[in-house]
Parts: sequence; structure tokens; C-alpha cells
Amino acid sequence: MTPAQLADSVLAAVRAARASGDLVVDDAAVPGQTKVERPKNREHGDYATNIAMQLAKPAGRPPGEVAEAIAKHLATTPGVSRVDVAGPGFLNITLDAAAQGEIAAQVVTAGATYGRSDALAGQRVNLEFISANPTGPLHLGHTRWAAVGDAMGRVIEAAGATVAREFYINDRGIQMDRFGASLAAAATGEPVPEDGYQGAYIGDLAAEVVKEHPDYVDLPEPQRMEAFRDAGYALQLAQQKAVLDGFRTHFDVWASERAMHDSGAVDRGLAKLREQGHVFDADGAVWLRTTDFGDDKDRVLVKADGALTYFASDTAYYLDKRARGFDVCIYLLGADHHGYVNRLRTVASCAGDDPDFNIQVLIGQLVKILKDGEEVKLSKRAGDIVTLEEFVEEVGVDAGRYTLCRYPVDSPLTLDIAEMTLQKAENPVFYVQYAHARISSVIRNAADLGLVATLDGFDAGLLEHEREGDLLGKLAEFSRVVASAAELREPHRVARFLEELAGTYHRFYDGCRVLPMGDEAVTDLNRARLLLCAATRQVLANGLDLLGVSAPERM
RNA sequence: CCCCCUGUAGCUCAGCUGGACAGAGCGGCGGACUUCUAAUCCGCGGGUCGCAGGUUCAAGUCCUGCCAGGGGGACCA
Repeated sequence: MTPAQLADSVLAAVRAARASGDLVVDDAAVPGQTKVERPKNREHGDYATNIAMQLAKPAGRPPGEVAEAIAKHLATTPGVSRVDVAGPGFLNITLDAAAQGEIAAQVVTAGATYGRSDALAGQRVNLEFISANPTGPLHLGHTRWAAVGDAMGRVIEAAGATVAREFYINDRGIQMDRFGASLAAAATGEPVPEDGYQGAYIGDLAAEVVKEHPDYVDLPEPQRMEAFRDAGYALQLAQQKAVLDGFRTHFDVWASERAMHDSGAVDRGLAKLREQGHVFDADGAVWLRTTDFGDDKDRVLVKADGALTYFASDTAYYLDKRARGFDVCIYLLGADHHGYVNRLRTVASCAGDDPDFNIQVLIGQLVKILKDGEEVKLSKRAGDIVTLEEFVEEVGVDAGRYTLCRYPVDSPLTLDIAEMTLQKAENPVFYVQYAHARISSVIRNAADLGLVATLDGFDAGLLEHEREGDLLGKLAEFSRVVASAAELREPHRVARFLEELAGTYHRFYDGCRVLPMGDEAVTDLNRARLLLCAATRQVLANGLDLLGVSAPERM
């Protein structure tokens, strides 16, 4: 029996209590849905519900009495062995071992699809993240969004939505010109402009451009800057793609700002906003009246000199996403873009959308990094950066992705490079992966004995040991963890769950011998435990896959 | 001046969208391998959940006000 099924049984018991007259309460007070929780304390049964405390007030009776009324009917549910009323009015439910053990069979039957749900079915989600300027290598900040964004996409897909991962390339504007000028200067041995890019990579990139196009050096300005700009852009973008590929982060759409302007999407977007009646002209500029929706000031779309602002691009880009058929546009931005949130929301409002549904801007806090006990300041302009590439070289893809994914994005993160490399073995990712490898080893050894985990003759009722119950309970939680991780856009919940599951397995392994010792005969209990192992390995593998982390068979 | 994020054990952080005595890892101390991977397990110490009010049967969790740290305000990118 799954927690969801048990929760339905709780509601059924409430209905039965009302039908029999044991419980008198207004129909409107009974929730349409409820959930059961795993109590922290094992003495409180396998599951607990607080439904009686919720109904106490509308029923006008003490929680304890309401609980007793419901318990009487819940106790008759097949698979439920005991119902106790405890504390201020909790219903503590204990399941038959067989009803609980059934979970293992369900996991093995569902295989790689266990944990998937239809919680977000039908939604078309556009997930934009990283969106770095193509003027330099991806750095540590981008690395966090690469790991979290990719995992978030996988988690949301597992909840039944369709997801397009999108990378927005800011490939036009003053920054690009400065990038081009910096490359041209480096190629000709001139000093890099003060407002240009200073990193050592600029010299390398310039040399690469010159190698391919020796004639660029002799071009007159501004053609020389433009030639270096565009050639450097192509090289840098290719480098970013290659590095992300190595980090197992893949995008469905690479959206070019320049292409969007050329395609007329910007003009179409502005026209649509005019239709909605929120555009006006003043002081020679074109404005969007975002104050209609709570912004503290109106925003300029087209400057007095006729140039489009970045806000115009961002606005048009959002409208373009919607025109391409996406219901929900998720933005994963760094804390330094916090000022965008309200503006983007008002754009949605101006376009006639629901800013609480169609657009969702997630602000991630910055990553600090300690090296030799000191904070490394990140500044792309000064060239003082830790790149994604360097980060992966130091800690590896699995450890890097996992470490960045196991924290909520709205908490600032401090990582110590030395600790991450020296304490590799203590990293939680190895703890989880080790559980997977350990189970794989047990299953290999079982195969040597001619034992294969199978549903034939699986007797769930034999799994009576406390640690077996703990493990089964954990396995049952996975579906809800994935669904809530998707709904809340918090993939770190999957990582934390995996750590708990791995710990629960290690304790089970410690307390419950799976395979027969020596020349003992194979029992049904051996078979049942082997199936439990197979189910656990499946959930570990499914969870690690959601984070883009490998599930090794051996370590 | 205004807005956002954070404040939980010595350190790094969880806390299941309000529940029953506040958790994990690391660090410290002490135990457990003659048979399934000891990258594991078990035990011991360690916290006025920033402060003060409020809502509730119930607050680390929700509301208000302070305090501290970080980030941000533009016809910048």
C-alpha cells in the first residue's frame, strides 16, 4: 500500500464515520485530499495523519473524540493492522508487513518509471538557465545553474510536464563590441581598452582568431572589431557548448538575441504590447507602462536615439516564448539579476498573462568559493575566475553536479575547494553511490548462487524486521518527493531523499543478512530481501538519474 | 530611501510547503570486519532555531517590527 492509497483510505474512513453517524461535521469542512506522514518516532506507527485535529473545530468536539470516531472505521481497512489515537489527536497507523512489503514489488514492476507522476501533466514548460554572455568562459556561478537547471528539467519532466531547456545568448549590444575591441587589441599587441575584457583567455582567443583569419588584423576599424567580435563569439560559444556537454548539461534551444531581432520577433512583441494598451511615447522614447501593474516606475523600450533597450529584448523574448506555445516560462537567474523579477512579471501582466502562472523567476544566490581559507572573488572583467572547466577537473562531474544540486538555490553557498578535493570520500555523493554499488555487489553474488530477484513467489509478509520496514517506508516516499520537487522547483529534495535512502539501506544491510551464509539453504526470506535490494537499487538509480549523476555498479 | 535572500550544533547545511522530545555530514572521543563492498554501522558529547511581539489546539516553519550579513536599484550590461 502506498502513502497515497493510505491517504485515500483515511478520507474513506472519514466518510464512513459520517455516514454511520459516529462523526457529525459539515461536508465543506472535509478536505478533498489529505496526506499521511512518516512519523519521526518509530513508536508512532508506520504512518500518521492529523485529520482529526483539522476536523475537531468544525465538528465541535475534542480532537481525541474525533480521532476515535475515525479510527474505528479506518481500522477495518485491508492492510491496516492497527490504528492508535495518540498525543493531541494524531491517528497512528500500523500496516501489515505484507501491505507494506508490496511496495518493493511495485518498484520492481515499475522499474525506471517508478517515481514518475502526472502531477504536472499537460504543462509545457520553458526552462531558461545560465544564459551567459558569449564573451568568456563559463564560471563557477554558471556551474551552479548548469547543475541545478538541468536537474530541475529532469525532475519537472518526471512529473509529467514537457520541458524545453533554453539558453539565451546575449549576442548583441555594447558588451559584444567591447569583447570584439578587446580581441582586436590583443591580436595587434595594443593594450586592452579599459572598459574591455582583461582575462588571459582573451589573448588565447585572439590568437586563435588570427590563426584562422590572418587578414583580420589588417582590416580598418570598425570592420576589424566586428570581424574579431563575430569570430571570437563563434569560438567562445562553441567552447561553452563543449564544456556544458562534458558536464552533462544539454539544451534544446540556443536562442540568439541577435537572431530574434533579425527575425522581427521584437517588432511583433512591441506591436502586441501596443495592442494591449500599455505602451506610450514620451520624451522622444517609447515606454511600457509597467506601473499599471505595481512597478515603481515605467520602463523604456526604445531610447530617444532609436536604439532598443535590453528591457525591450527581454520583453520580446518572453512574448516569443509564449508565441512558441509554452505555458510556463521559468527563469533561473543569479541574485545580481534580482531587479528583473518585478519587471518580467509586469511584462507578463502587460501582455495579458497571469504573472503567477505563466512566468516564474527563480533567484539563485551566489556561490562563494574558498581556496586556502580565503574567498576567491569572481570578476570576469578582471579575468579572476574559477571556470566550470576547472571546477570539473578538480572535483569531477558526479561530485560537482551532486554537490551543487543538494542545496536549495536561495541559500548562499560556500564551497571550499580544498575540502571538496581532499574529502572526496566523505562527500555525500559517494555515500549514495556506494549504496548503489553495494547492492549491485549483493545482486551479483546472488546470481552466483543462482538467485535472481523476481516477483514469482515473493512473500512480502516475510519482511517484518524493523529495518526492512524502515526501508520499505523510504521507498514508498520517492514518488511524492519527486512530485513536490517538481512543483516547488526544488531538485535538492531528491538529493536529500537519496541520502536518507542510502542511510536506511546501509542500516538494513547491517542488520539483515540478505544472502544465505556458507552452505545454508536458500529461504523465502533470502528471496524477499533480495527483491527489497533490487527495489532499493532501482530507486537509487532513478533518483541519481534525475540529478544527472551516475549510478556505479562497482566502486 | 526602497526591494530580494540569508541568520538552526565548533564548521557546512537539511528540516518533507504548521505537527508529537529540533536533524545530517564533517570535526572530537569510544566501539564493531574468520563468510553478502568497513567508501559501512553503533554509542557518547554538543543548539536560548538572530531578538521581541502576534495568529493557532500546535510555530524553526505563518504575520508584524527590530538587529546582523550578502545582493540589487539605471534611457547599465
